[in-house]
Amino acid sequence: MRADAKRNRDRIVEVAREVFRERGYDASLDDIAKRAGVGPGTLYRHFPSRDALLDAVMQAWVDRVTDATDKALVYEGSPREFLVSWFETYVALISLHKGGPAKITSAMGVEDSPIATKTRVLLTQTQRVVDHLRAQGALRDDIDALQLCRLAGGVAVVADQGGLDADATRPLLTVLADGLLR
Amino acid sequence: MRADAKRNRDRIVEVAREVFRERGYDASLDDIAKRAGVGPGTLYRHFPSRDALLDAVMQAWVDRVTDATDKALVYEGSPREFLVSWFETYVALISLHKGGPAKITSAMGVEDSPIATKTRVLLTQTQRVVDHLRAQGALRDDIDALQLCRLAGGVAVVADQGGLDADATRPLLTVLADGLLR
DNA sequence: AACCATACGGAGACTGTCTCCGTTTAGCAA
DNA sequence: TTGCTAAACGGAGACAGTCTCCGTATGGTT
Repeated sequence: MRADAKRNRDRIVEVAREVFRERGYDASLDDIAKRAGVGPGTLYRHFPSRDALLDAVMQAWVDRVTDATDKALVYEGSPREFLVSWFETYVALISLHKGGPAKITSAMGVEDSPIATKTRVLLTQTQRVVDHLRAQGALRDDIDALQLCRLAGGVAVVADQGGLDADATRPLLTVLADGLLR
Repeated sequence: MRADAKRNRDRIVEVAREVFRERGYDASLDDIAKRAGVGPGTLYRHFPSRDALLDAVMQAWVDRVTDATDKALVYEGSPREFLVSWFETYVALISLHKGGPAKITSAMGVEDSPIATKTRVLLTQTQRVVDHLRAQGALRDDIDALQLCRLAGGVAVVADQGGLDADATRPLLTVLADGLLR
């Protein structure tokens, strides 16, 4: 890749991160291009779709997901507390920008999605949580990591779109936890 | 209201119902106007926003919700089976057109929403289900009808956006039911 | 220095939203 | 029936966002 191309690409991602956070996932792409000081053509060449851009923006986010799981797994406490706390982390992670929960959760398990690399990481980390719980025999066995993501994702979507805060979301997550454990 | 106005209004609602079902909630409103044989101005005068039109389209739907609850409440069986079956009904009802679950669930509990009349009916009927379960002492008591709608709505959104069929959705709903009952 | 593959960027086609306003008409009163 | 007017119509067009095409500019190489 030519030096000027890389410079522009990086700058677009940087600006897009800000704008997505400020204005949500619906922000105008031409506007992002303008703010980054490039033409729309340049943006669309680097990122053929909105999702492709989002995928790039989320690159750094992937590391946070893994870190968060590492931290969660050393937690000492009841499976219920562990699971609720991990759900809260999960919801927070996918709610970093408006529209995120819907975007991510509906792409979950869809291999040819433009953000498949990201959902795969999320799924892998959830699998670690599932394994951890199974090792204790605490998790019902008709549920896998994908379904767990969908359940938590569903709550996250509702919280995101309905403007629920953490206190309003927690009881919903405890219901999930209680339904999942045995 | 003048006779021609009523005629046009009815025709727009009728066409919108078809188009929303065919193409989802994002269908072009100008297109609906065209199919209904009226100008866009006429459509926008009758229905200032997409939501206002959706609200009108859903009018008939309200009766189905009440009917469905009536039927569900005479069900004889365990609370678990009852709740799962009612969840399935609930999800089906709000999934009648694409985007419906997200639209309805995020409006749930928001009094000044354009479709507030519809969510209120849904909430009232859910309350009947809650009362029914409470009478049997089967429902945990930190959860109300609104939260129940949000949980089921969350699953419905995921199912809608992720293209899950009834078989893939059922296990998610059983988790909810198990988490809600005691 | 010359070359050219690569990249740029902006004009503009296209689509959807929504408004304004000149035209038409339903319903009523004389 | 006729005439009047408020109500309703509808379409041109302003505006915004998406996305492409293509003439121009330039980084990297020989």
